[in-house]
Amino acid sequence: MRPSKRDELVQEALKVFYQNGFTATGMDLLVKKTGISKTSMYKHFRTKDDLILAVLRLRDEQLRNWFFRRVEELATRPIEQVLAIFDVLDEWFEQPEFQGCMFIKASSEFQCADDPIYSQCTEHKKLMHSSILKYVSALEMDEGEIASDVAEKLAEQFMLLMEGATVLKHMGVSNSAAQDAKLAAVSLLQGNGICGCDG
Amino acid sequence: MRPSKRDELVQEALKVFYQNGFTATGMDLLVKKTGISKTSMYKHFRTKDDLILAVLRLRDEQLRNWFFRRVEELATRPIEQVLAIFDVLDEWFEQPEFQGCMFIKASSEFQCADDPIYSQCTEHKKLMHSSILKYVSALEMDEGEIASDVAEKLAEQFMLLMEGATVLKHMGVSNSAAQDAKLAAVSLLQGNGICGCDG
DNA sequence: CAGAATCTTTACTGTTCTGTTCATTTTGGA
DNA sequence: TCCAAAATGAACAGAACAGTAAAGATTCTG
Repeated sequence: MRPSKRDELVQEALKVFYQNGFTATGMDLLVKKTGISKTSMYKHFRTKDDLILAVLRLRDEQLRNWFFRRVEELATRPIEQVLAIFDVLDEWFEQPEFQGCMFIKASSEFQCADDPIYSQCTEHKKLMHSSILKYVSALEMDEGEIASDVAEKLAEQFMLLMEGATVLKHMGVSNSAAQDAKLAAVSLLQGNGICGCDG
Repeated sequence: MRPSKRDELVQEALKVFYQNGFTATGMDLLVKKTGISKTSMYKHFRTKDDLILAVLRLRDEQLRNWFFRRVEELATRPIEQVLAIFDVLDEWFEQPEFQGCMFIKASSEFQCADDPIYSQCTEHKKLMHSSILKYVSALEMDEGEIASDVAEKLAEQFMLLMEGATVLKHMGVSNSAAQDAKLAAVSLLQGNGICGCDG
């Protein structure tokens, strides 16, 4: 009954996997980094894949919690919250330990459709998508509430911008990816008759 | 002096790496798949990383050539060519062997900034970016040529949409990623005073 | 203090990894 | 036909890989 020990392992494994890659990181290195014995490690996690799944679960929780908490700290009005999404994205990019999206990377290494690791990555993106949709759906137009099909289209397009920004930032192609995405988002909002944004 | 032999090896290695991942694919498997002997393989490529670099060079050339040839086959007027970019993206996604962007995946596995593999991935994206910029710069506005800062902003935003679409398609999150990106592109063009698109 | 559960080290399985060595065979050109 | 270049198989390093077995040490509970 010591949940914190297992959590420590997952936390440390997350760091190593994030910086090193999943396949490229061996259990021996994780054992050395965590200080635990190999036997104990395998008592907590039956296989390496199980450990990876636990890492991804933690990451999903950490990232989504942090991300949308920051959005709500930065803004209260729906239109401002939608735009704050891209400011939080920028905050993420500027963290010194930023190394791209762990789920994009995991799904690059485990791309078989029936691999539970791949499924978990898909699931994370769908959860992000549905949170984005929630914020977009709260937007108001001149004639009242936003239509649900417009909201869905906008949420999808915002996801495209966010994923693209994450990739281009991680690959060192663009330094201003998040702010470029924000400008695009403002254009898309204006193009759909949503005003009140200072872009 | 048989350049085709080496090219055959790179071609076959490309397939295997693309479907299997780089770290996860061993030289033994490549030797088996190509039918060549291990000794000859290491005579053509000093290390595995050298082989990966050759694969990425081929992929860069193949993909960019095919992509922009298709764009010019589909459209001749600048505005139509810019939009055709997203149709070609869709064609790519619908190819049965599509498995995401090889450069995103490679930079996920080799993320150290001074790794030549990482640099090669960055280079590919920059080349894509500059081609996109070329098409956008040819656009015409009501008052004449497009301003260069507007063109650069649009090209960057199109890159965001393209990379985002590639990721979301590969991760099984969206089935209509390329067409969603195209709709967003139309909005962005209209928002910047570029008309003539049928969106 | 007794006993149970957990954690520890250490050594080990068998496989796969990148890369090499070397003796042999195949091949192409003169 | 002869010779040199090239390709071959097969075994071999030496390390890293995932995962296990056994036995001793620590800690928690009663």
